[in-house]
Amino acid sequence: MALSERRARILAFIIEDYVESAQPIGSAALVARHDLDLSSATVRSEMKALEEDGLITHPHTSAGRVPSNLGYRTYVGSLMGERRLSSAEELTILHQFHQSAVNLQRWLSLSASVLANSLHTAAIATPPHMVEVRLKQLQLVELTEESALLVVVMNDAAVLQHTLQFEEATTQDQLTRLAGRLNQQLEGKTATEIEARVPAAAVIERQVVDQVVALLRSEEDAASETPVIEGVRELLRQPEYEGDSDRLLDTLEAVETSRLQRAIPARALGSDDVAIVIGDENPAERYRDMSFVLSRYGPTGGAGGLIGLLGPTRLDYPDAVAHVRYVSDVLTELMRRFYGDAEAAVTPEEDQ
Amino acid sequence: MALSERRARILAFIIEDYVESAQPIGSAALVARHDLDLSSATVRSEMKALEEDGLITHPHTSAGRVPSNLGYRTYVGSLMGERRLSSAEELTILHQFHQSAVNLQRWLSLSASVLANSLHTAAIATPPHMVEVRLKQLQLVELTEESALLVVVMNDAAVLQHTLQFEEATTQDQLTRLAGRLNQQLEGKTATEIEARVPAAAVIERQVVDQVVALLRSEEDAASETPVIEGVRELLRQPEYEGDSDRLLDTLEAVETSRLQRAIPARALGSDDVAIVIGDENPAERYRDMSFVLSRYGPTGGAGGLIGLLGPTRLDYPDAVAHVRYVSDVLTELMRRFYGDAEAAVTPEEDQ
DNA sequence: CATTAGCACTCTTGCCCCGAGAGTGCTAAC
DNA sequence: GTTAGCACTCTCGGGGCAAGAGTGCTAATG
Repeated sequence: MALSERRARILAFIIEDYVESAQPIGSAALVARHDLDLSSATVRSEMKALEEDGLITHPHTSAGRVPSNLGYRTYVGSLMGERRLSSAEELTILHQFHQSAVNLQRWLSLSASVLANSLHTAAIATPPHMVEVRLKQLQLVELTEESALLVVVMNDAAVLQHTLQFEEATTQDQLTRLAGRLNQQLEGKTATEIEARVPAAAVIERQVVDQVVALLRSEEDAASETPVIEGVRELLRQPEYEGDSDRLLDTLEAVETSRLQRAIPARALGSDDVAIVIGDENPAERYRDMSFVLSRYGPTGGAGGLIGLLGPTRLDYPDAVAHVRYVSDVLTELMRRFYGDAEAAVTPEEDQ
Repeated sequence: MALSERRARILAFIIEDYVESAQPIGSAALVARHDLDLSSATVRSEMKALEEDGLITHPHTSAGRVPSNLGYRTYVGSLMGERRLSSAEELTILHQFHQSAVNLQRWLSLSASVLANSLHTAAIATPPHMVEVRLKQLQLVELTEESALLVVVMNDAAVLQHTLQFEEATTQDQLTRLAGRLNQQLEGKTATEIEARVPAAAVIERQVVDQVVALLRSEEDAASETPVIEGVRELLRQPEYEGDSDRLLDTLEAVETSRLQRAIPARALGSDDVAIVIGDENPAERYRDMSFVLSRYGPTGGAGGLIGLLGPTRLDYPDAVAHVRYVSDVLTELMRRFYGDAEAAVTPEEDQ
């Protein structure tokens, strides 16, 4: 059931008008708005055909047409034009990054903010996550006589901390020496490699090592990472939520409290291009009436995360894709420049 | 205009019923609900007097009475009974803390969650903040040849990190030696004290020291600390926001995006007891229709922060105060136990 | 034979109106 | 001072109604 060229054009018009107005599109309005060389009656019969193909629907008999999920999918898959950001747009975005501090967390929220503001919907960025997380360095700082703060730096530049309670009293001096020794032994190792070692005799050392392993593991577990989310308010101000407080609050909850990563179908990110998940294509039910436009960022083979938009299905997909792609590229470039190629960082002898 | 005992009782009943039902309270309903030995007519005339005193109002002629801000203030100031948590309630709360990891951040969100769930409204906790922030230890980790991660641990157990770009190439070895030297020189010093030193000759050292100062400063600036907020959804499900999406979103914005600390009148926290800010007592206009119930936590003279509730003015104040007080005490005790007395931590020779 | 004008039909939306219900405020009696 | 009684006011929900928007069918047209 390949669409005739005319029918496809009409579908695209319906989608584009609907994205803009959030109102069902009638045949007469469509003809007027696009100066079509057709009468509204003709458009009506085309619409009817589109409806039979399941690409658009009717809220009720006397309303205009609204795209269905399948309609959006068709549009995204073959109908929509490739949009590129203008250099002015690109500069505006770049400018914001150049003004920001050199700090990964800052970049992530900035990326999400940029996307959220451009598309007037929510945006998400998950912290970079490596396939293999390795210890870079650890540090022990005395807090009280019998407790210390363990700070662990990993090869993806993440820093985790944990407070340790000891049975016996220690001094900062002892702790510093222990940290120095462990750094020599454990640097560059993964959680699994560390666990394979012969357990230490000293209680304190064992405590520290166990905790280091636990921290590496928690970093490995992507699900434990809390993503940055921006623009929730923009999303909730969209007309789809107007006057429907319940739906609004449900969406708020879905966006804020749940593990978004779970909701993102892994296959959608197979390619290194922008992935689009429309409505019920999402495996998680709670996102059935939302769309995601996502991209992986980060150097190939190195630490990377997810960045993208999270909006109503009525989304300006060409614009969304263009923005997500660009911001993702900027982020990748920044990471490459300031954190170096991840592979190189893990095994510096390889290519330096 | 001291209230007669009977009038005060009626005011308390109105407030308590209204807090529970969120509906204006009529004279007949009040009599029935509390088995008063009065007729509704008498109650009506008392209500009229209360209204003239500005303690209650009318949404419209034929509706029951609703407490005014002044009414709540009077109730909170002298009418409400002291509520204490039952031991069962206390145990339930304690239990949750005992199950949690030993981690300040975790405790803060747990505290906020406990409060939010108990009162069905939002709760906030700001990270502990010392009057004097001192450097405890710093660490430098090589990222690329010309960049490094600076990790700074402070005496309030906060850990901040920052990426540094160097002009010249360095090795991890050089960085470790530099860090060791700086630790000896700068440990226990405040930002101001560090700045008073003779500037270092080496460019890299100067860069590191400047950044350490900047990080200490940013930790000093309480306003820069992002509080933990929980239960926003509970708050927004309150009947005051039902069907009013605009107000709901405005509140969401107010709660999430603004610096709550600014909105908290400092004087309200003068005493070390629980402070209550009702409606327009709040200096910030955007919180005019909300109430705050706040307490300082943390050992006296040591690192401390703010914890409390953030709800509609129609709040169960006795319950709120009891919960905030208890959770604040628990938090203080935990900090004392696991992080030690702050003074002691800063100058260990004093009392150890 | 695709296209179009015309028209009946359907459904939503906003509006007005009305009656039920809730609660007050006053007055006169106790 | 308290209370019963009652008129009055205001909200709230539902029914009815007209306007408007849009469809879908049919018959005419190039």
